[in-house]
Amino acid sequence: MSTPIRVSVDAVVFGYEAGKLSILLIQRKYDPFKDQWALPGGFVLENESLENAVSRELVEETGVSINYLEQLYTFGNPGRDPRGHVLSVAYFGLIRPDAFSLLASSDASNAQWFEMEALPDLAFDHKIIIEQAFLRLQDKITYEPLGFELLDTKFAFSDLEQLYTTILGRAIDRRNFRKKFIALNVLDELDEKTSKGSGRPASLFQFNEKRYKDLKNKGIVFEI
Amino acid sequence: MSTPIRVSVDAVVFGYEAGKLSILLIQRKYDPFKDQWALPGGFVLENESLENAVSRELVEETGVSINYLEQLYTFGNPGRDPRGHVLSVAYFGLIRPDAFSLLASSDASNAQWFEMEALPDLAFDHKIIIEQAFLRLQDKITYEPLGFELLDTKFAFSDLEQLYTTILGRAIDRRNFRKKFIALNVLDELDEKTSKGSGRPASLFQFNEKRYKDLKNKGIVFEI
DNA sequence: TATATTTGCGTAATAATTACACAAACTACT
DNA sequence: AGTAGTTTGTGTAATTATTACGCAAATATA
Repeated sequence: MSTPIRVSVDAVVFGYEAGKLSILLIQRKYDPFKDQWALPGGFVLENESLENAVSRELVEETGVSINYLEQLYTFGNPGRDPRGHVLSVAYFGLIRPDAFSLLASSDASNAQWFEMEALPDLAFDHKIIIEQAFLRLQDKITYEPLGFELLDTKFAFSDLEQLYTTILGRAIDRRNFRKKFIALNVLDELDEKTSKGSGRPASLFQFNEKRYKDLKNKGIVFEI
Repeated sequence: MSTPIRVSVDAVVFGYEAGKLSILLIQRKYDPFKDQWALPGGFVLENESLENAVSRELVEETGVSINYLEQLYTFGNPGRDPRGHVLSVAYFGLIRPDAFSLLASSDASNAQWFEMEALPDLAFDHKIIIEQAFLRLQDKITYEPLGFELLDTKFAFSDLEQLYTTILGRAIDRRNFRKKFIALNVLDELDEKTSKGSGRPASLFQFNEKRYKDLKNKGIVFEI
């Protein structure tokens, strides 16, 4: 009754900086797909939970440590890995790239951010996994006020707005967006202002995690 | 690099009849959890796809053959199976119980429908899997005109309405529900009428699969 | 000090959602 | 045959949510 199927995990980690959405990739050191870029991930250890495995692999391969990775989908097609039947449970997460420095390129590791519009060829079925993760991200962001993980703790409203337009790939109405977001009551306006170059200085906002959790428990009502 | 983790699949199959939502369970013939009720499922074979495995196990164990099972979640906690580290990819699907006769109770098999409100004790973490599947079903039905799999091909509007109230567990406005559903334009009204006992006879409707697919491709807009 | 740039804000028009009640068509009973 | 009981079928007004849209305030830079 036992199966010789091997179980791996892969992490699709989105980062956001300067209006660009990126994905964290590693360069494979060994066959198959030696030297090609791939999602961070690897085999699950005996008696290890999937969540532990994906976080561990991510740290080992990239140096990035992420608190919350959400399960995306399980890819189990025989033939997706030339080594045999390897199943992959894919996870996705969001971070600010500047919050971590990647492991230096070495014999053991080579991690790098790639902009979504300029992804390299990818090993295995990782391109499909990324596409699916991106769709999930786009979907999620329309009904959940996501994205605070992707911004500095203090941010101007225009940053949040630009994050949304970047992920959704379309313009949104600045006034309505602001109204809706403020109505959600998960942002705290600070007394600080920021000024980046010309233009009127912007108030800085902070994400209120407690009110966000309360909201989530009550059932979020949010539509971009 | 290999893992001794075994991979199984489990199917949460919902059925609907006479205003009651049920789940298809099998009684285990062997340890662990001998004689306890459990979700249909089993180990994935070498070079078998997950979808194939779950359909196959479902037929083998219950006699029910289902065309579309949707992947729900992958449960990978070590400790969820006393035999060792066994991962389960859970799927869920919907059928009309009267469309299939279950395999007769035998030495090899014992399959039975259980009403959602009267589930027996369950093996493994199958109770949690069912809860998660039910939440997904409730969620899905609010933004997708689901449930045609659960009804006869010809049905009265009141059947559809009752299905929705059963799954959602709350009353819905009959007039608004009908308006919204008809506006979706996925139902064809037939010239037939049905009369079950007393009351005005109801027009029968049929689900138009082609228009549903078109709608899905365009992106469904639907909110119960 | 004039110009360019970015922020901050309100209202009117439109669309979607909700709430709500009564007549029509039949069955069952007397 | 008539009456009571049951289920279906339907429209409109009130409320709420969404969208569209432009101008003044605050700063940097030339």
